[in-house]
Amino acid sequence: MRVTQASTGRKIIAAAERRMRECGFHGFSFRDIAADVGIKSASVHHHFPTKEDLGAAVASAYTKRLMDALGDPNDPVRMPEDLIELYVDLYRRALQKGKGRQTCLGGVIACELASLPENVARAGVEFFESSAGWLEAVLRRRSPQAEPEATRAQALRILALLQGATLIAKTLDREDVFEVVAKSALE
Amino acid sequence: MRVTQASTGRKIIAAAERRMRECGFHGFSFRDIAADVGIKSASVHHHFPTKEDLGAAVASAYTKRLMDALGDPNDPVRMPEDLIELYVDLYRRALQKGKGRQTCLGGVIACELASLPENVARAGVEFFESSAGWLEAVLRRRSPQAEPEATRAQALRILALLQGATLIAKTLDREDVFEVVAKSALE
DNA sequence: GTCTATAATTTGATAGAC
DNA sequence: GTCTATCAAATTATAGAC
Repeated sequence: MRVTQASTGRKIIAAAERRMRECGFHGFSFRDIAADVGIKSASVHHHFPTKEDLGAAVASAYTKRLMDALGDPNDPVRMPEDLIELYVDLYRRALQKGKGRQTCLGGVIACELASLPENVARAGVEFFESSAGWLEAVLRRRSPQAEPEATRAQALRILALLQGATLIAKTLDREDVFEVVAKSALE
Repeated sequence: MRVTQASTGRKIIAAAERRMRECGFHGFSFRDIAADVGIKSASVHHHFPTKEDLGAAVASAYTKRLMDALGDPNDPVRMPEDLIELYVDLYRRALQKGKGRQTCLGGVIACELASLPENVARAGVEFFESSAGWLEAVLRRRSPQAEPEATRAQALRILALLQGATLIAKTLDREDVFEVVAKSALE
């Protein structure tokens, strides 16, 4: 069994991600994070001087974790159909792991966009671009002869569907809403 | 030409809705709203004693405005297909009117849910339930013989699609993303 | 790297005059 | 109904001891 190092910096990022996905960027404070981790707020500032630094670190770690979990969209060993299922499954597991209380970080950034520090907003753009790009590559493999615009549209459709499904499932506290909607992403 | 009364209360709600849909519930202050309307923050409190009152008023006015614009889903004069187009068009116009900077209020409430006052969170639940219920009624007319679960699923699918499309279009500052995704809502 | 202490600002909210 | 003035609390952030 592999033990992953949980340094204080990582614990802070994990706590901030959870808070951000439950409450939004303006919905938590350095003191909240400090209490979650079991330290004082001044110590949080030692690791991430400003809230912008913390938010940007959370968002880029989030994107990296997702992209690492997805892997190479052109990996010949994996079928495009399986990769799309993998994509849907990552959203499903994120919802379950957060007990239906967390939305995708991309959605959070979208909703607060105009009030976010520059680097956090930019990380949101990168998240959506990475996600859409990965899906596009997978769909291109599945239908190589399709029009590029149609492939792009299909990628955005899947992304939008999962984003929306997560929002609704969270608000109505009905994880089955996610399942019902996600099924149509595979069509 | 009909002149709509723009009382101070209404102006406050309009300003707060805009701020909330651009920045989130925690992304604006009473002073921001006061400046938008051209009064002082104490005067805003006169109309809406607490921020919870203001947020709940914004959300219920928002839901009411949407449902009024949608009208009776069982109106025999209007074809179900046209009603779905009307629904999509309301999202489209909301995005255009806000110059691509505003998301649906339902999505905002979803993202900040755990940090919102009770009445604001509840208004978000009501928004999604009203929306899904209206769509369900329209789709039932279009396919009366369909399984109720399938009709419900289709309604949630359209709702999720438009929610997600709005988030992505706002973040990437690409209104065409909305068009590309919304097209598949009509299928 | 963590702590105590505190600065500087903002925020939601109230009292009371006009 | 709007204003000035103000409060109490919370927030981000820093200084400096250990």
